[in-house]
Amino acid sequence: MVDGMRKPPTSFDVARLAGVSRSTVSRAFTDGGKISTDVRKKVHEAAEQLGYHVNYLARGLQTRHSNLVGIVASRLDTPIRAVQVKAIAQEIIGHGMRPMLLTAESADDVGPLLNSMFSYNVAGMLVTSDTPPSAIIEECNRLGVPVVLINRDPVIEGADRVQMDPEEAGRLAFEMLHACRVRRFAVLSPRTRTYTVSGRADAFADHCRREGMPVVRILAENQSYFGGRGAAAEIAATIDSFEGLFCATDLLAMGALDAARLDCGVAVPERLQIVGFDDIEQAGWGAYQLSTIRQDVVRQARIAVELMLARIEEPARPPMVRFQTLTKVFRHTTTGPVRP
Amino acid sequence: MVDGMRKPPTSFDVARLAGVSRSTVSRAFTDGGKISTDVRKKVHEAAEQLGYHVNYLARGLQTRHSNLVGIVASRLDTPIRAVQVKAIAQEIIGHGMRPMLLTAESADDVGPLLNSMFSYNVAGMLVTSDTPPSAIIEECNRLGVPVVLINRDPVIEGADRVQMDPEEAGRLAFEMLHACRVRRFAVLSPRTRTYTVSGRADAFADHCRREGMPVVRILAENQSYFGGRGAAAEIAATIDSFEGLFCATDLLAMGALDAARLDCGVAVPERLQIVGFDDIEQAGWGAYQLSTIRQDVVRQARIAVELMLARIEEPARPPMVRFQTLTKVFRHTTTGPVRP
DNA sequence: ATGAAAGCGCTAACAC
DNA sequence: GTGTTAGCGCTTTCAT
Repeated sequence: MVDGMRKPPTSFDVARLAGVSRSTVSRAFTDGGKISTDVRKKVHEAAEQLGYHVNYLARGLQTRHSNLVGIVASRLDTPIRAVQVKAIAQEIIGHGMRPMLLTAESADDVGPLLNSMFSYNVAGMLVTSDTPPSAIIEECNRLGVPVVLINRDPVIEGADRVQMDPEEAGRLAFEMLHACRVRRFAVLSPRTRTYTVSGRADAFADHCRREGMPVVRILAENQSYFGGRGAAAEIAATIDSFEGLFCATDLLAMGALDAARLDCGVAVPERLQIVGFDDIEQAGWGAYQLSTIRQDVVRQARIAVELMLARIEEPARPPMVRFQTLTKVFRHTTTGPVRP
Repeated sequence: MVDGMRKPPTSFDVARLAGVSRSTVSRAFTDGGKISTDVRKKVHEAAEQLGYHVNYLARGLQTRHSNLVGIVASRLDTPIRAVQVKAIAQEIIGHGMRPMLLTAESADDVGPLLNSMFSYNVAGMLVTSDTPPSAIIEECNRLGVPVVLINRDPVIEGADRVQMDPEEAGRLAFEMLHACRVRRFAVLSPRTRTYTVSGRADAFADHCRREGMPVVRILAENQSYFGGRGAAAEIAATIDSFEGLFCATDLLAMGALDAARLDCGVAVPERLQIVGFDDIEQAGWGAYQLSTIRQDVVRQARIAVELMLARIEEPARPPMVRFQTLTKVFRHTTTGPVRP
């Protein structure tokens, strides 16, 4: 083990072994390279023999871009986000690029993190955490680095976005509960506001009012299971005024469901019907069977990368926003149509 | 928006504006740089004004290493793995490096993926998917690239490893159930074998036999919730011969728990006691309250990065293996000591 | 189709 | 403490 660690071979070494020039080696390792098939083969053999790997740092220095793509994500340990990030990473890898993963838990983190990516000449950035400072977005535009915001506040100009429509989400939730004969509503959302999460809660409440039906708003400490579970007291105190509850995330919904049946002794769905949002895997588990609204995160990932690629092609094109498709999923926390 | 996109400023531009040489600019942006405080400040101001970012590609070309660290992970959409990867990524970022995330779902994926990392001059690789081909490990050693295997088969030589001790895991599971007066055992593990997961199931079974107590082995189709749930028929068929079940993962355990109570009408913990492994967040949810064994993944991540860093310091040092601490967690799927 | 030469932006010796 | 010089390994005109 002490033996090795001689410095890795360069294109020069390969060139010599193959009896060609370094340019030819370079061409042998680039896709559209003008090179005859047998020379390419010979070069590849020499490379194989030497254990040669193209040095992407050097290549990137020349071509002015690495094929690194930054992913900025918060709460990666959350089911929906984990699925999302996995899908995005796979999509990026599928395009021959490599994802650099930045975890940003607070709004303060994301600025410096994004900023540091400039040093890597990233091909693009996909953001699914707090919205980055607009100064950075501007710098991205200046430098020609595409930024795609996933489910982020549209206040920021100049970045492409893929998101669900909070309006539609709120409406779908209302429709699901209303179809199950709910006429008095409640909605549970996290105390600290977030564009998509609070947005659909607001939209839901608006919708109820517009239809002339009462709605009580309950705030959770956070958007986790325990946030929902912690709303038990609030639910107990107000349960007399509603029979249907929309929770802005599945995690919240599952917490609220346990709060209702375990802590408050409220029967679900007989006395209280619940609808969540996201359709995380756990929503389908036997002990929950949560009715919810599905976001197609795989499609979302595909669109995000598509937007990024398109903007690499045409950096000057005006920012786009693409909406995701939302699907109603009826399970056993509502009395409506149920899949077996 | 059509305006910008002039090529980014280089250290040369900063040098000119600050009235210093390019080396001085370089020193101003390196940590141990021999440079006076006010010159450094002046340089930083000039850089700020120009919107300058150090080009890490060029720096890496010179220093012969990017500060990229490859993470190879499978099943990122799984709760335990998501937590793990988040912890690893944060640990890497905390050390000023950047994680490159590679998702490899099959053993065939991991080879090429690892191989491609050589082109990025990664500072190290952390692997928590299928075990990589040993040829690659050798190449890593040759090139001086540290590899840390997390919970992987120890058959591979030449890489550092951090893992739980399957023997200990099996013993702890036995102890937990035995302490709750279980005398006839069963163990559920996935059909396709995996070093740590199958390893602890084997160890558990061995332990039962060594103590002279009967144990039935049940195989699940995979290691997910639905794998456990799908074992309902097997459980129903064999339930007469055991009153305690160890499931090799929490997901499996929660599936088996639902299989028992929902599909087979077996009361837990009265008739059947269950112990899982991992202590994922969901194990603590109200509807499950699963007794389990905790892996400290944050500590695991810290150790993995520590091992990598240590080997960067001293590339020739012999491979190490560090074991994780395991903790018994009693909840409501056992009749033993229970936290409120 | 292939080779020669220039240069990407930076750091590291080496002088001073 | 600062400037000068020489590459790091690659791609890319421009010849041929």
